[in-house]
Amino acid sequence: MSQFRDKFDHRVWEVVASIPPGRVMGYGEVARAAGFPRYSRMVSAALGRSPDPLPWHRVVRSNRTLAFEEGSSAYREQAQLLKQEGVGFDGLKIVEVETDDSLDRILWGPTD
DNA sequence: GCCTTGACGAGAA
DNA sequence: GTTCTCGCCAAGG
Repeated sequence: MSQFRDKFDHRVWEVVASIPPGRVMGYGEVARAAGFPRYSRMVSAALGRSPDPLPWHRVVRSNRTLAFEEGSSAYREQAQLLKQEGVGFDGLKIVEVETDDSLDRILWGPTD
């Protein structure tokens, strides 16, 4: 019986499930938030073991790129899900778009 | 037990 | 900014 794994998995699922739409977290961040620093590589395994659907697409690399190979079906799926939540992409890098009024100002100029 | 594998990360070159 | 290298640590062969 792997006590550590059960605990780890559960904490990770908990953290990932708490990531709000439109926001993302790195594997390392999730691991730390779960109380397991240095376990970034185990996060992916925990996600794969989840019996319930999780917003796994909100977990990305620390450099804000997707963890899958570019062009793979998994990559496209993750990108698709993120875009549905309003997350933008600058090439391969994620650009979390909260409220792009700043961009609006750049394009349309000050509203005043 | 030893060796390899990963949906990783950070620092160096 | 990009590419290399090394560190991490459980899992599976």
